[in-house]
Amino acid sequence: MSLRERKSAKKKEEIIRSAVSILSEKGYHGTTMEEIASKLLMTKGSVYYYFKDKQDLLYQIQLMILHQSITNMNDIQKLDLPVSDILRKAMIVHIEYLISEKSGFELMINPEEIFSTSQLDEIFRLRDEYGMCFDQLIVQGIDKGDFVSVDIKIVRNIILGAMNWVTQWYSYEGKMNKTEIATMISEYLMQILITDKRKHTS
Amino acid sequence: MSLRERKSAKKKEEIIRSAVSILSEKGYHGTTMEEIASKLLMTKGSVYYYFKDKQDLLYQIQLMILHQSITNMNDIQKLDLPVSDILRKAMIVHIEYLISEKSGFELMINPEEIFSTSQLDEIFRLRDEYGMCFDQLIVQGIDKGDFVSVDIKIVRNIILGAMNWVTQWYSYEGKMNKTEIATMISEYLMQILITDKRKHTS
Amino acid sequence: MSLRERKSAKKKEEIIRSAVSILSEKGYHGTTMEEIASKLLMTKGSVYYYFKDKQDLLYQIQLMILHQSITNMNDIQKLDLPVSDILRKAMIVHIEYLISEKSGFELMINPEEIFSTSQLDEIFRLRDEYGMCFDQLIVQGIDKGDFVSVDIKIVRNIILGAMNWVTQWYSYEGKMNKTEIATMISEYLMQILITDKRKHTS
Amino acid sequence: MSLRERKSAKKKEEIIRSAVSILSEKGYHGTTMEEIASKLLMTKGSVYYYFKDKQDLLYQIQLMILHQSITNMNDIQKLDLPVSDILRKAMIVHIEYLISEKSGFELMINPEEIFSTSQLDEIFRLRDEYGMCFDQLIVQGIDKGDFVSVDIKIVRNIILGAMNWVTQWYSYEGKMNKTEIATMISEYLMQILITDKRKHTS
DNA sequence: GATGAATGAGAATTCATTCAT
DNA sequence: TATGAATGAATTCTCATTCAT
Repeated sequence: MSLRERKSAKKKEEIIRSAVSILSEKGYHGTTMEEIASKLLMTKGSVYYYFKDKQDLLYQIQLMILHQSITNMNDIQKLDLPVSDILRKAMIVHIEYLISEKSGFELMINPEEIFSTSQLDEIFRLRDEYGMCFDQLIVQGIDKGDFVSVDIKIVRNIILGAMNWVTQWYSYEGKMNKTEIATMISEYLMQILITDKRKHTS
Repeated sequence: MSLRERKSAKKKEEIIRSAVSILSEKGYHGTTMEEIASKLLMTKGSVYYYFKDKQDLLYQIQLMILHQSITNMNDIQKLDLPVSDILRKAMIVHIEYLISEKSGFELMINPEEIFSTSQLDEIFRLRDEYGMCFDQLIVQGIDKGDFVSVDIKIVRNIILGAMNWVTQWYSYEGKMNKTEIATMISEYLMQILITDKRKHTS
Repeated sequence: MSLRERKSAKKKEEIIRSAVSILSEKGYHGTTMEEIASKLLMTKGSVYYYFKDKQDLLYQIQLMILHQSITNMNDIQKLDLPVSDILRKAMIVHIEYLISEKSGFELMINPEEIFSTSQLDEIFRLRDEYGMCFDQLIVQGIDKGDFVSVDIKIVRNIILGAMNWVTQWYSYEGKMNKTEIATMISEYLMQILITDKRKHTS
Repeated sequence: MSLRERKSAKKKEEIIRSAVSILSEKGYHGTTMEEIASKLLMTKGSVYYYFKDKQDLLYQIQLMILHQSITNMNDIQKLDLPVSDILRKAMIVHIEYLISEKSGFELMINPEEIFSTSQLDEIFRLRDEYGMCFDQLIVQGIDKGDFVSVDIKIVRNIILGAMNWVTQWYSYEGKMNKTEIATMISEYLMQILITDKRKHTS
């Protein structure tokens, strides 16, 4: 990759990063290209130089978030830890990522309304890939006897829902920082799965 | 309330009910008054006879959903059951309501962008009222020793997030009906709170 | 058709008639919806109420012109006249129509760039239908011995080209009115086809 | 002219030649500088090095086409042939030029919208100069008794219209090549003018 | 009450053009 | 000379809202 190309890629990422938070706050239709551009002190035209259209921008954002999430997950899975700790770590990283990127739901919701079929295919493939990482961890835990037997699909979605909701109520002014919040959420969610309940003593 | 008023109120509710599912699917900005009207075989003009503007329609929807949720909750709390069963029931009703009204939580997100201050006050008041019902149940359970001691705010939000996420993955074609799904979700979420773990035997 | 519908159809035709002349003068891309609307003392929004988009407006125009041309042609063909007079009449009506509607070429040119496949199919079908009326007249004339034997396709296109070019040079300030011009053009073009040359005596 | 200037002139001509066919196909407003540049594997910026702006490019194109046409015409007029053959030749060359340069007459239409007054003056002067070559030939033919007496302006325009229309229907896949087509068209058009009708014997 | 028609304030998008390198 | 980047004005199109009937 040449210098020029790297510079261009960097700019694209800069735009994406900035756009994520606005889009996430106001939703796709509620955000104007004008807003996205002016937050970066650019003009609309410049944004269009890097992204074909608004939809393309959203698509690139989705890809970036999903790729990042999957990368995070893969890194964690390589760690030499018990399944339960892997899962805990995965949840914590997921939550911290959501909070730090200020990316909430709107970005994940109802892509059917917005994307083309081929874009949807890719997004769903990546979502599945990511979701299946959680499934695998749950299955492994169950197989090893670390986790109780559960309906994989339902529990996975309970976990995802509980984690993703965090952007709705987390406040930077609260007394806990994001890592503390993330740790607590993950710990509570683990209660659904683990068999030995330390809390009996509390 | 005169006959005329009652008729008007009925029509209003009819519009609201129909609008919920579209708005929930496409979001506030993504849904046009045209779509809302034509789904009801009405014209835009007629909808404007019943609602001052689009924002008013959304506001009424929010009120209706929240009032209904609170009413549901109150009915459940009157039942003569152990706290844990009250909470289970509350979750199940919440989930079933989401699924049957096809109302995603999208409708509840970021109202700051849309409503006036006084409307926001009312909405937040009702949201709080509803959320605090869950808080109370959790506190009661802990006090009675039925539930383990937890951070109320976090657990409440885990529960809400997990429940609200259901609209993202529940499919009418799945092998489980909404009551079965709701029951399973509530049961898994109870694991975060309850002390006696029946599952040890499973 | 109800009163309302008839009114709407009338408005549509009014818009079309006005749009033809601007589009014809400035071309499709060179004309703005603003111009079209303001010439009619309407707002852009109103034009969009009657036509889905700019392309749709152009499509309706094409259909109207082609249908009118075909209708004109059919009316003429019903007349009880020698083939050569039918053809003369057809040319005259064609030219007069072009001049009075101020519709020039741009409207006929390169529709491939603008229309969808299904629209193109219909347009080409109608063009063919119209063109074939001329072909038939030529063939009939040849069969009857009134016309010399010629390459149908080429002569048809010479006739069409010569006629359509008229909008490029006809001026309302000229000494001849449109009927005189049309008559002369048709007479000269007939020279390509007819066998007895009256002009030998001139 | 220095080497550098000659190189620049060559590049200019290259750009013009390439631009003609796109502009002719899609029209002035329908063609973007981007398209023109990328067809030449250049960037927009480079095109702007050679041409002040888009309008200037079109102007240069017009000049080139008109100069070429006039040059062609002058060359033909120098030939020692009967007027009728000169005219035939002129038509054939005109048609062949249109087909081989893929330049439709779209390029010639309504320049009023685009050019400045002084540019228009020059273009109209050249158009007139070219058109008058045809007029002269017709007049000469009439004076010599080779042609019948006709309205010069009308017949000239019939000829121009019939010739220019060729780009609308000529297809490279047809069974006739451009010279054959051009010859036939010119022959048919000559029927409008010539007195001795060879075809009587055919 | 209901509706067809009209409107105007944006929003997305395009594109000729400029400019620093 | 050449080009990637940036710009802003113009343009298409959308849609909440209004209103006469």
